[in-house]
Amino acid sequence: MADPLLISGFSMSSSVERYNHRVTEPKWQSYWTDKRCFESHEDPGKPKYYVLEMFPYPSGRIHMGHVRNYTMGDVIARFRRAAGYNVLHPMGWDAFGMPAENAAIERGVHPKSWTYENIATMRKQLKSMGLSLDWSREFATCDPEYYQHEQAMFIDFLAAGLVERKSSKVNWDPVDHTVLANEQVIDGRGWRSGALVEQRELSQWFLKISDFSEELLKALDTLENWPEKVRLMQRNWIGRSEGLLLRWQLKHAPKGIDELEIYTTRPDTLFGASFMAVAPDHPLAKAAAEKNEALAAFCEECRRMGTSVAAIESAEKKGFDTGIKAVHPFDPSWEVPVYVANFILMDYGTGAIFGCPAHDQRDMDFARKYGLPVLPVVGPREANAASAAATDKAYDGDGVMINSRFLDGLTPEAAFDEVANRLEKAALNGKPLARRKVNFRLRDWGVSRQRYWGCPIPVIHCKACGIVPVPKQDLPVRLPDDAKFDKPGNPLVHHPTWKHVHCPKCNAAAERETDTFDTFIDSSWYYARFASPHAGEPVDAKAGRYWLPVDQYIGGIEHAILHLLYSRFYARAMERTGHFNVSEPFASLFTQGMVIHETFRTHGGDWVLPSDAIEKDGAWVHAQSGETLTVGGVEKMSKSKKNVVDPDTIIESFGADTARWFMLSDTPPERDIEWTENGARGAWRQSQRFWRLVNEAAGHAPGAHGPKGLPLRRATHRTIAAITDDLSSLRFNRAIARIYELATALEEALPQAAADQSVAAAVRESADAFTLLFAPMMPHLAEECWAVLGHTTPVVATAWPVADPELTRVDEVTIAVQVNGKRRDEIRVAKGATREQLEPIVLNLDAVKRALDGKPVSKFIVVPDRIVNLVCAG
RNA sequence: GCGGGCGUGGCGGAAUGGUAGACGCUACGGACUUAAAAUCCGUUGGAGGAAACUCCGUGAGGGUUCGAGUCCCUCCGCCCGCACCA
Repeated sequence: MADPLLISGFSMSSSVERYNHRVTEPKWQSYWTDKRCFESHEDPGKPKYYVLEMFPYPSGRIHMGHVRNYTMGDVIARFRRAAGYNVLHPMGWDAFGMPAENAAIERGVHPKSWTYENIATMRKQLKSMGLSLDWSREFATCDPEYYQHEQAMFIDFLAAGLVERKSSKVNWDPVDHTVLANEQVIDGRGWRSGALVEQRELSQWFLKISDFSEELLKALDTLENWPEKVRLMQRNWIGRSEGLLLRWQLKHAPKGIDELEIYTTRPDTLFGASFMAVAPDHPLAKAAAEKNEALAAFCEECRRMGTSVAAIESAEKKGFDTGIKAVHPFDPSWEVPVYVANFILMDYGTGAIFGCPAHDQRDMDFARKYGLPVLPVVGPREANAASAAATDKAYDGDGVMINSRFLDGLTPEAAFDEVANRLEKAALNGKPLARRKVNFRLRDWGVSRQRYWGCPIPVIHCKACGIVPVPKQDLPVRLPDDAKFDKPGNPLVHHPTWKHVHCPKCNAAAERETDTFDTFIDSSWYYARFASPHAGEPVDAKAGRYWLPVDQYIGGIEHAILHLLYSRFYARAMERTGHFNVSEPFASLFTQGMVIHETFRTHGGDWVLPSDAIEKDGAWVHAQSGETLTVGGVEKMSKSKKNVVDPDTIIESFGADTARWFMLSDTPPERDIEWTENGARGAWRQSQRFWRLVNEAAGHAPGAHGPKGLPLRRATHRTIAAITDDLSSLRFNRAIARIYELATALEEALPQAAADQSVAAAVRESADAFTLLFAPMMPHLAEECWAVLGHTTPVVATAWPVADPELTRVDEVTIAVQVNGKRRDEIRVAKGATREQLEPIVLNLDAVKRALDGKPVSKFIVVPDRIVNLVCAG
């Protein structure tokens, strides 16, 4: 990495000494810490502003993605603080999770010490960035002081009926004796052990997020300051559908089963039904399989296929005819065959469907494969009824009902209602044949993990009393420090004493729950804990009312669904159990782009670190070996491709301000930003330029304003207004472009300042404003500049500059003059010039005369203060 | 397959339906210097022209409009999300 301080030496053209970030940055960081500049306190007299960036997982060291994320948050925090808000800007650690446990297994380091050591390293790194964080509120989710509240709330949720224990299928690694997340199953094998993953039924804890499906969906409409993309993703994830539960009478079914309930969103297509299909785990399938070996084998095959990746590969629809028949609800003489099919999911709807091939592509594929009838029942409005039958393409558009007896001629929508109304009134086995049902794709949240490094689930299993919550006075249930990681499986299960306890109810010997919580629970309420991180309850009522919700939340798009949806649910669950008073935790959400970088490889295909790649005569070579390198694509920084740049190195050689400035310049914050060395050097040069500029301006005293200083004053105040606007809406790249414009204006005015007192006064005013305007982005440089300008209170205690409306007012405007929509000239006129005033000026312009070429003007369009367009024939 | 987004100079990107390319990076030329670095000045969408200036130009084609990067339709390309959800 280039070191600008070393390259540049020390002789400079101007008398100003070079700005040295290595001295200045630590100096101001200690100042801010010593004066406790960023510690927040509730102040009902001031408007509050809570800025939060998604807290980091303490993986070891910070990466450039953190630098970008935390810089954006810091700019907002500093800007809002200067603008008079009481700002809360905290930081903590999402500290539970698998990597810590993996480190324990692989290297024998205890997860606890691994985690806290990483936190210490990363805290130091974050501090070197000069972030305006309230470190007094810091916590890690693995602190018992934090997770005890999580446990207490779980007990409250249990009492409130928000928790359920049920059996669920999981990916089980038979070698590691552990449950795997879907993304840990690669080609049907455990990612670590390589063993074939089995599907196992385990009793697990679930949080009943599905109780809130409708509300979580509806409230998305109120989140106007969330990206539309995220709201849409959540909408799709929740997946609301309106349909009908419909029971069909069965013939030739196994004993004790005489009907099949299905779920459909298209009851209008009922007369197009040609088969029924049930999931391989459906009770009907299981019952039928008992007396049918071939069917049993088929179901078993489907079950094995169920394991993630393999299932997606074989998109082929397969079924097995059970021989059972279902009777059509509107025609006792009409029977359709019942299949077991591999594409039917047991946990959606009722795990059973009726197939209407003409209007559903999956059903069509299935019908063609097994030679089942295809009868179109919805026709495009004008087409004739029979035409659709011959194709293999299902029609799912709107149209008009055909081949459907009493529904013929209706729209599908009206037919839906007609079918629903009739079947709701009809009866089968003494109950209505059908009822309307709103269904959701969203399922309950399984929170049990068979792991050590997580928050223990505070319940006790007693043979006599069943499940007994740990009494609150016994919390926290602490993780034992002396766990061993030498055997596969959950160390909490193997621990000699930890799980053996007495039942709180009957005092008999009992066992602790050895599962721990999904770490998404930890991050589902940490934002609330920051309001009162030392309170005896999860959230202090007064502090919560004051600080919550988060005004601006910033993080990666990868959390668009799970983390953000769980947090929204958690807020509601906490609200219901009296811990909280807001249902939506994040008023505004911003999702920032990734940091990307060029990739380098040797001819052998090995990835090479950018710091080992040097440019030589237009080609890239390896710094040590001299081997020629190929330059690959620009991709997300990742350890595997080695295209990473270490924040420590950047901060050491260029300074935190330069790194921050780079992260905000040029690229809009929501897009991916490419880290380039040239860009970083450019940012560094600009910081030096600002330093020199302010130093030169500092030689001029403030004073009375006069006409000669007016242009610079106008530029200054217009910039204040524009940047205030840009920062309010997170358009950092535009704010920076405007700062450059002001720097240029200031630079141009400086030479005249010695000769004219009013220019000097304007320069001085401009330099002050300029410094305050870039301060949120480059806070250390700004403090140093501010001191040079003679101020005795620091920038962090100085109010944001306010634009004088007198000076932002525009008196004269440039109007473009077009002929037939083409720009021919431009004129400067007084603001608000009328058509009558403009017409003679415009018609007299040479360029206009040339363009008109003597032709008469047929239309004279005036857009006040913007444009004039002359329309002429020909 | 379904849903969403995006295509503007060598590059990152500006642009309430109203002067396309602000601002920055790169590159090139020049000044300063013994030299370099740093700094400063200039040029930098394409074509033509000595210049004034003219023509073309926002993925392609069409449309609406006095006027389209922006709105509408069709197509091409790239990116992202969901993926048997009945």
